[in-house]
Amino acid sequence: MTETKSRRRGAELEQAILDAAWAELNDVGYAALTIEAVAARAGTSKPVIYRRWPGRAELVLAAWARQRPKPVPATDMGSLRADLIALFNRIARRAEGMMSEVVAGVMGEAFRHPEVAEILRERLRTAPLGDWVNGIVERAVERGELPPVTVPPRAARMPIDLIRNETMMSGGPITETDIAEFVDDVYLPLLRGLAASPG
Amino acid sequence: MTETKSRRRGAELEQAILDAAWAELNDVGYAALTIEAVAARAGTSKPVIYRRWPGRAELVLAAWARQRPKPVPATDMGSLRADLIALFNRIARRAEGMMSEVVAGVMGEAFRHPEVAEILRERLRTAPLGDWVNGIVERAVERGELPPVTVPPRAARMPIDLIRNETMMSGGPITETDIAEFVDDVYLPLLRGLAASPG
DNA sequence: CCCTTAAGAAACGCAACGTATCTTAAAGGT
DNA sequence: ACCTTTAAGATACGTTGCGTTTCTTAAGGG
Repeated sequence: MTETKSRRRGAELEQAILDAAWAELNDVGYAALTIEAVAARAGTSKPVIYRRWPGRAELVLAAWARQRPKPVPATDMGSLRADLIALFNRIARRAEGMMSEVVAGVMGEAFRHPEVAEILRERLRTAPLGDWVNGIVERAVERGELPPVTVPPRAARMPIDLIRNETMMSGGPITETDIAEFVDDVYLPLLRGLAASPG
Repeated sequence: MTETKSRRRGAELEQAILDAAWAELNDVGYAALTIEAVAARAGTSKPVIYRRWPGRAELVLAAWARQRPKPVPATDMGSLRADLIALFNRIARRAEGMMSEVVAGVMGEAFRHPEVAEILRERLRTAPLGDWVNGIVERAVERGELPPVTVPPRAARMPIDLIRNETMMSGGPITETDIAEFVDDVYLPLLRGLAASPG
């Protein structure tokens, strides 16, 4: 009971609401999340929330935005293949959990609310996957595993899109086997093909 | 007023309901589709629907399943690149429209109802993209555009997953430019890489 | 022709929506 | 220290759609 019984305002209150929304997301997920429950959890009332966000999607996206993405460290595993597997594994782990349900849920509403779609796209576009892939490829070139090669943005962005798709479609976690298969059957061949035909 | 005023039963009634659900999907989309509206449109009542399907997702999936997918004709455009662009374009056109909203909407519920997720996955897995890609690749090999190559299932499945992802994320239609970029920057390099490293 | 089955109509309680009203606490200026 | 503005919080509202229950009655098979 460290509660100040006093009445919160402005930023302080806003943080409390977003925290409550985040906690609620973790507890019941997006589909079952209600504004009333968030209000109750934050110790406030519905109108206070509706004064700030138009609806559930915007509230959730705001709560999500507050969670700072933990950086994906670029570990040198010694080989191109191992580096790729490690990177995609880290991306997959991050995509699992609640994220995919939130993304799927928000996407369902995004078709009716274009501005929500825009926020969601913005949020998902941030990941600098291109940089990570390029770093790994550069190391591979230095090692002599690969001829010099430039990876087009589309090719760099591809894995994260596929992993997100797979996570949402399968529901369950993506196994290391899946990722190894993807690396061996798709991404390594692609990199070799890019290296062969000069861009 | 061609209405038989009589009381429909069994299969006949079921078809009418599924037709109504499909029409409703086209009119208001998945998010706004209600069982009551479908019942009204079919000229029946809610319990009749609930006796057959547990909820909205199952009803919609059943209605969707009734729409037979028009076959994607394999047109020979004269070159590997043109064949791929044509194929991916046809897939993209098919994925647009209501489909992506339905997929997104159903996916949002799928996390709470694993059996729905399974039906959805089943539905999306049917497309024999692998065959089409292999057909195109074989023609390219015959033309001498490509060394003999076997395309792993994962590599064959990849475009349709990416196109679906892109359709849902962007909301709008996928342009021919997007597809050409994908073919030039990703898929052709991948095929060349697969051809280079024997599987 | 009867008897089983299921369609259809109506109403239910429930949950959450989004809004409106009103009181009262907080913040800030003078 | 007071007074004014702002907004928090409580409460209640009407609405919608849910999924279910009850009951009547039409259809179809034996």
